Amino acid sequence: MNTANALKKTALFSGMDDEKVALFASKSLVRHYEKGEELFAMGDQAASFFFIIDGWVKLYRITREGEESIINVFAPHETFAEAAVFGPMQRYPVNAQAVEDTTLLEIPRSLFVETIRADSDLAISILGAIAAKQHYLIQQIEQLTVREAPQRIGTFLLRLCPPGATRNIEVALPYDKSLIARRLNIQPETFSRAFKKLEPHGVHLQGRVAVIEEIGRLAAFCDVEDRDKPC
Amino acid sequence: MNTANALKKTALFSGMDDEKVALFASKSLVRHYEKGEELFAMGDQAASFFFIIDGWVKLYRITREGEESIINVFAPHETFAEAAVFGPMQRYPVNAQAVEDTTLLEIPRSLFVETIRADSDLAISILGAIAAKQHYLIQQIEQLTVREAPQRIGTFLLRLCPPGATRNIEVALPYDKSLIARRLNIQPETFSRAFKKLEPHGVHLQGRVAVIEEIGRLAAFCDVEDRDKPC
DNA sequence: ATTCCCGTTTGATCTGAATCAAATGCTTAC
DNA sequence: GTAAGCATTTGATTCAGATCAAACGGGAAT
Repeated sequence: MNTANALKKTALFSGMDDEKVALFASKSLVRHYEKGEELFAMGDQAASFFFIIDGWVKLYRITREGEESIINVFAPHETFAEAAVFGPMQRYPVNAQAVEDTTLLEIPRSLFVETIRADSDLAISILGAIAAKQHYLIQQIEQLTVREAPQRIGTFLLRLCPPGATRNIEVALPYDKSLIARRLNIQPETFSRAFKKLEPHGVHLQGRVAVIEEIGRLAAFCDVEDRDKPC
Repeated sequence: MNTANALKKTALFSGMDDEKVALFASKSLVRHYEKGEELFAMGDQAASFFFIIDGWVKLYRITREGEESIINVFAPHETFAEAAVFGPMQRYPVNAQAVEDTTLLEIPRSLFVETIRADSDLAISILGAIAAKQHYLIQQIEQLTVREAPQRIGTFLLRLCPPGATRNIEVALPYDKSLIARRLNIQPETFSRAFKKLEPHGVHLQGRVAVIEEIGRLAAFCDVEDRDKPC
């Protein structure tokens, strides 16, 4: 099955043999959510974690003033909420909502726990996978604190570029601009204006598609070290 | 041994029986660092993670402009760098420096990996411990993005209060104000001014000691939900 | 005790982004 | 096709925090 192949490419499953991955794929539940549907709420019992077959999912919290704080937005073929499932509370610490029509695999905790019990090497590789995610969170903190708006947007765009591409890249924005804005901790108005400040650096916006003339130029402006440095 | 008792209180070791903990304590290395000494640099091979017996350690990165971005500052009896040790790179993704005179336990990766191999239930509890840390990072993102300076400082102070205390609490600042400032992503000047904005809420600063008249009042201002909510 | 150094405070000014307000454009539903 | 309802853009104003500059203060070394 195709899903199994995709699964195997994630950090979480990469240490597993094909047979086991297939087992996971078959024992997990495929579910479809429409844009705007809630997957789970903060405080819910964390019985499963998720693999996105297709679509985009945001994790967010609601502040006391009723504003959304975006924690992360996950892309197709990413897993999320693993930490909640293994955490001491076994509750989701955030809310999750599909921001586009989304198909995902719901993987029950129990299945995973059993597999780990039987194979402790696997546990170490999972430990590694979760650790890697933590690394990403650290980057996000740096991103949010040090950079300013246009550079944050630039970095976001760079991440959307297919690897290897160098010039005249058309990047379709994966979800609403207003969501991208809040994900980057910017107001929609500021986002709109900040995007224009990227034009001198070879980035043009046509509706929902951004065209990047030259990736190196944008990267230089955004001050991104190598796009994914080993540390 | 005393260190073993302290160790057992950390999330990472809480799932281990006394005998094993004692083994860890004995096989690990106790090291002392003076204020300002570097523990490791970004990119170094991550052969060990750490438990702080006494002192304070900052994790930070250097931006291209040469500025420090503070990722976290760890307190006595906390562990850090577990994720790096189990991550796919096995390299530290940040720099670490003692910000006060510090004594710590250096726990080798190998020791841990072997123990997990032999006891996969332990693996699950470690998974949980790392997951909990991730949760903390998420809070930090929220903290840095949503709140403004005086509230960030207030939240920081609240964390330093001994549990159970309610009024007229004297809190000694654990390290330099300028470091606290950057840790909270505030300039030192702004920190100084923002601190004064807490006076109307019952917080007074006397040198390196803050006096909190009433914890509830400060908590209300900072908009902290219950100080450690289960989710 | 005096000096030096560095962390901290205070003051004045600047600026990026938020906010308030309104116009425009795109989708969706009828 | 048209109207309604959002999302996005544009404009004007405000504000929190950064930056620049200078004074202050306390600890360490002499």
